[in-house]
Amino acid sequence: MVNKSALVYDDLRQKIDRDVYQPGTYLPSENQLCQLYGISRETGRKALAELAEDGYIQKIRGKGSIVIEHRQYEFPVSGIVSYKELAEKMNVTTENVVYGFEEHVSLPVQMFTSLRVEMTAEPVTAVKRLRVIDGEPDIIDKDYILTAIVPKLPKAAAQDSLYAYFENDLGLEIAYATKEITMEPANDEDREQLHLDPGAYVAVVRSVTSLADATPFQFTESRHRADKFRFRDFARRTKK
Amino acid sequence: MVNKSALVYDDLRQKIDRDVYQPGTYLPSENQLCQLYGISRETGRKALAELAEDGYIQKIRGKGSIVIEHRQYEFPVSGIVSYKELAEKMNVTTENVVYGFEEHVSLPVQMFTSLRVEMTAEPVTAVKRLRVIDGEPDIIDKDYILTAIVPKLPKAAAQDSLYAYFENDLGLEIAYATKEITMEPANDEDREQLHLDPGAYVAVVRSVTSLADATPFQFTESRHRADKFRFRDFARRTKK
DNA sequence: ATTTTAAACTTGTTTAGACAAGTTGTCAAT
DNA sequence: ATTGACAACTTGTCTAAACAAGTTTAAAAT
Repeated sequence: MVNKSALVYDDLRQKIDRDVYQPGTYLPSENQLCQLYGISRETGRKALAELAEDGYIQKIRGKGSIVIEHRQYEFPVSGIVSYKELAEKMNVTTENVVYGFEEHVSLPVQMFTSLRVEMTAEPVTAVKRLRVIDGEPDIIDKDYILTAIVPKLPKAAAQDSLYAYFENDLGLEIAYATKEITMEPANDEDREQLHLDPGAYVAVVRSVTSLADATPFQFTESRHRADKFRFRDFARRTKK
Repeated sequence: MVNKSALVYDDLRQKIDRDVYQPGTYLPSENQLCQLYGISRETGRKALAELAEDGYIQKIRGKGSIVIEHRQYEFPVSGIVSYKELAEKMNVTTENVVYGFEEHVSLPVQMFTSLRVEMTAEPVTAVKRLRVIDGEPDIIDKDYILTAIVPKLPKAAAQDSLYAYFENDLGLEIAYATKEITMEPANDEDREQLHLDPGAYVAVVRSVTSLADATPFQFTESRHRADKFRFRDFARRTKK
């Protein structure tokens, strides 16, 4: 038996997703949750806090937890989710073309200087992939994975899913990422792979992903067709 | 005396910002925090959880809380922060030109349909502002504020800071926002106000901001020069 | 010297209880 | 009818304690 609060969180979230608890209505009170799930109040509160953090509910003191209209899953960049996981959530046919694979090259540090202060040109495996969505090439992903963490990356992992390989096969625990979104003019490679006209722009998402022990191990530059790009965010106002 | 955990959070964050606790080193253990601040363990854990959520530390079971390299404040869109608050954090000279002010107009619902399912063309006050940074016009902000919540918006509030007016003068409690970033071709108004060439692109941030009682009250379309736009995000991997 | 074991640390989860503080409805006094 | 006080709800914060589980170090056994 593990993690009651996570079970409660999952159950409540599922019921919100399935409109058992509809937007504008209140969830059962904290004391009622104690009875419903046979838990203590703090355990229920932990689940509610996470729902609030993720934008499912708004807690109102003295009244209760009201369900708010929630963002549906958005393609292709919110949180840390692998391309394959996203593709499965959406109803789209996707293709994944590995068109570059180099081992023992140096990390292009200048590409990620704005994301991290100190960085060295450590040896990495470089993977270039083209994401084709509904028959149209939409995204170029350039991944650089530290050789120190992943000595021998199988090409099949790039073809399938890097995240599945890291987590399931290697047992790596991916914890967090810092990412940055900018708009830049398309370069020759963009124009060729994404079939863009001269003068076109691309949305560039650069990210540094770290493990649970706080070591960064994956650097990604993701270049999106401007007209297909969409990023959605939920943010809370931090008082003072 | 109020909110011990927030006090501990502030103190630790300040010490991280000032490099008293440097990236790569560990914070005092939870039991040490109890002694240091005279608090119970759960109170300290609450502060640590928030620091982890905000990207300041990474908790490692069995070891401790390690300080990680933290994003510095980014112009102009991360979290819910007013333009004025951001401008004060950065070292830039800014100007704020109100070039549109209309009362009792209808909310342009089609502009925000992707952010909210149900919406009606309620009466709003419409404000158009041009943000000039270091002498260059960089951002157009179009705000639509519900008349039902803010019956009479003083023009001076638009000139100064809408958020300061909402929070300090009206006592409104701003709680959360959903926002969406897309890239779109510049329209005539963009080209004129931002001095753009034909064929240029702009980064568009549309957001719906809600109060603590979960009622949405402010709709904003923010249009940025593509070459100046930058968005930074910290995300944690949610397991399973 | 190497391996195993155990102790002492760390964080993770849960409990039961207390009190503060915001909201709502009821009933009594006006 | 209006007002005021109160009770009964709600969430917010904090405590002290227990046990689980991961990490590290050192002592003990091999």
